[in-house]
Amino acid sequence: MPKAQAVKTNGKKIGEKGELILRAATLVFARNGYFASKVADIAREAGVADGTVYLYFKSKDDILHSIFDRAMSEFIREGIRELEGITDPRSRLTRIAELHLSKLGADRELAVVFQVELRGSTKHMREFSAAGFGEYLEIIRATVEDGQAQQVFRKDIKPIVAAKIFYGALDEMVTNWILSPRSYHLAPMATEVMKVYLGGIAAP
Amino acid sequence: MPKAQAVKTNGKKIGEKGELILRAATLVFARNGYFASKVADIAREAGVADGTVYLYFKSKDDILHSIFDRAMSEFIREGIRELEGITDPRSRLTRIAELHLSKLGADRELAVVFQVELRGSTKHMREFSAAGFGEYLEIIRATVEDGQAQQVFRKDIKPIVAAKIFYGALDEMVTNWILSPRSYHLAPMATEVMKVYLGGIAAP
Amino acid sequence: MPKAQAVKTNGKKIGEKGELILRAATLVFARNGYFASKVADIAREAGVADGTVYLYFKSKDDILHSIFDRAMSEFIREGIRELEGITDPRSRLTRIAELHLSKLGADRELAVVFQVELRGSTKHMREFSAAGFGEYLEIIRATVEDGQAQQVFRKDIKPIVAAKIFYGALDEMVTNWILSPRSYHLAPMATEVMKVYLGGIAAP
Amino acid sequence: MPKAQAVKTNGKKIGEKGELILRAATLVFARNGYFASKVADIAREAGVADGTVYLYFKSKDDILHSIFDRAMSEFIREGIRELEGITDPRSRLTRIAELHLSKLGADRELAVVFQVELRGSTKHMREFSAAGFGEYLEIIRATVEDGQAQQVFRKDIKPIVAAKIFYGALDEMVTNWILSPRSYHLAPMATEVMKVYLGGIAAP
DNA sequence: AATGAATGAGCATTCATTCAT
DNA sequence: TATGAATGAATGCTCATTCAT
Repeated sequence: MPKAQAVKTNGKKIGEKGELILRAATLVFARNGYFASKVADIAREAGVADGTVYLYFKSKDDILHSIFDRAMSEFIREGIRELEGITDPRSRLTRIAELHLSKLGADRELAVVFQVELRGSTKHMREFSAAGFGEYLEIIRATVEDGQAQQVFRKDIKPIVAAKIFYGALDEMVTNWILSPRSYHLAPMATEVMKVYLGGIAAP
Repeated sequence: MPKAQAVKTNGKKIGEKGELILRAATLVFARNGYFASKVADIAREAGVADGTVYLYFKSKDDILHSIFDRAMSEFIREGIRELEGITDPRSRLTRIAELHLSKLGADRELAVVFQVELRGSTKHMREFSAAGFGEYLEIIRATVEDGQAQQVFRKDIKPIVAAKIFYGALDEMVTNWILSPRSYHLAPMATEVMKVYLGGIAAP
Repeated sequence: MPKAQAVKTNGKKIGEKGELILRAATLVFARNGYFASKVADIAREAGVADGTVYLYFKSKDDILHSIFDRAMSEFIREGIRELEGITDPRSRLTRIAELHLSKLGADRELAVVFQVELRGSTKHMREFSAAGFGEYLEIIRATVEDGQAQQVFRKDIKPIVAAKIFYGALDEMVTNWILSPRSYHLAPMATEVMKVYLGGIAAP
Repeated sequence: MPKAQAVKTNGKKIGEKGELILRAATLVFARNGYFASKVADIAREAGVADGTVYLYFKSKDDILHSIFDRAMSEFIREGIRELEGITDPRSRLTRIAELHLSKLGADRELAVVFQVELRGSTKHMREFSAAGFGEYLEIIRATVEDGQAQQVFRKDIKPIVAAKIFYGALDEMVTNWILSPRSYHLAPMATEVMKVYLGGIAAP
């Protein structure tokens, strides 16, 4: 994502420089962690003065929030569009897994912030849950429920639990990818996860 | 875990008061998060003077580490003992899931520290990985591999990936339990996870 | 005093908008105090852009100065005119007291700035003394001296001290009026002050 | 007042080091004004670390308050003791004037803080009024009233107004003394003030 | 071992002022 | 003249850590 990327008035009210700062913050947070990152670091990375940051964001905390909000809402918007034509629950879940992993796999810094900084406090986690994450989990749950109705999925598992297992498996893939010193592609892991999720680990 | 529980020099060198401080720290960290917690808070909670904390731990960071180390090594030690007689890979995984969820389900504060504070920085996460977590994942991986050798598990999935999926599913159960405002038992979720993990979500 | 009051180039070089800003600043300073007032507040109150303030004044400090200078020079000019025909020292002092209290009593915001903000630093106080205040005190002193020469005032008191006592008494009336939660007229207090100042508190 | 003056448990709870800091703050405030003074300046002047200041005072504002509170309560306590045996209202007022001027005349820094910093904001002034100043003015007022009852003072002046005039005259003496580049004794001014206050400026 | 007073480095945020338009 | 976005210096306060007792 180039630094001065033009912004296509996407939803919120942050201008081009706001985007710049957000991108810089993502980088800095990913590098040092939220608490160890200084606002001055973000400003320097963005090439603006310290004070300028506060023309676009209320506080350091607000920056972190904005990163979540933007990425999450974009992800969900895109996801919903991608899933539009897909009716088979198995295909839908597979597509979700692919999107999840390819999206985060394409932006390591964003992934780090999502997997790590976001979890750094129950406060942030709750806010995250309250925000987009709940909606995301609901989409998965509904798909599972739909699959059960269509007799495609077994019915002895509560949809919400199935959704959490699904999300948890994907999430762990991302976390491991981030922490791994080796460099590999995250997106292909979707296939592996789907094998187990749909078919189980047990031999047929 | 009673406050003044006698310690039988188990592994490390922390005395009775060290345990006291560790327990207090777990409580305080769970309550406010690592960064928002002050060493003075921990000292007050433990009923000792601020300076005393530094007779037992090198730094605030060292306290967090010690919490992980002790809990993790105890968990692994206990886990290995529990798994000793179990040879069937399916039963072994099931037992691991049960232990994982019942252990954390029995100590909410510890669970919060594990699920939340531990994730607060890549630094901590890497250290955690390097420490006990890698060993834990390896036990799971070996069990999967063993299952494949015994023809009990399908062979088209890489054991390490299967292990991560397994861990990720359990981990998500714990995280959700922590964040949930509702009060429910965590241990029984092991059954649900195993259903999906062993048999898959697809209808037979 | 209407906001856009036309200015007849009286003495200094501030234009109509300069007056506007000065009036806005008096209001804002009176409301929040000099240090707590932001230049942006003044600009907003005046209905101009932040930068515009600096087209008329060198600095925030200069604004405060200008408020003093204008009010003080106007007060002195007016005072001299009013006193022109009065020769009796007692009448002169009485007239000064009336002017002093009626002038400030008619403009509470200006009074607050004079009584409070002006005193906020020895720096401002010294500048104030050096500026118009010295001249004011001198007028009073000369009147006292004149009264002594005319045998109307006792001679065992140094004129400058008598002048300070006179000013101090009036000043305290203003300060109390400003701080009082009750609403009363300031001007009539001149009579009370003159009673004591001229005749003393002791019973005849 | 020597720096490490022993504290005789006088009223509040500030220890010896608290006194030290308060004295340093008085000096620094007198030198640069409240707003221009940095907490670090106070700490350096007191010979302690920045953080130490906060072991004794809640905030910079609290330091200013404490200076007022201590000085004012000490002054009033001492004043009441001094006035105990004096019944003649004229003598009482004279004694008050002497105490007022000799007290502040003996401690120029404290005087500066009282005359200048205290007036720097309506907020501080109101708090000051609410605190000891109101009590002080009341003592004066009661004395005037008593004098009127004893037929020693004229009755056509409201005691509260007479009290303000009295206080205002003294206050102006102090302010002028502080701002004066010349060095002279403040205490003797009490005589001059009393001449005018008791006998009036008019020739007999 | 235990204490807790003292330390001082560290940082988010504000706001007077500037200047390109 | 007028604008207002951008600047960046400045500072009160916190808190992990030390150490004399």
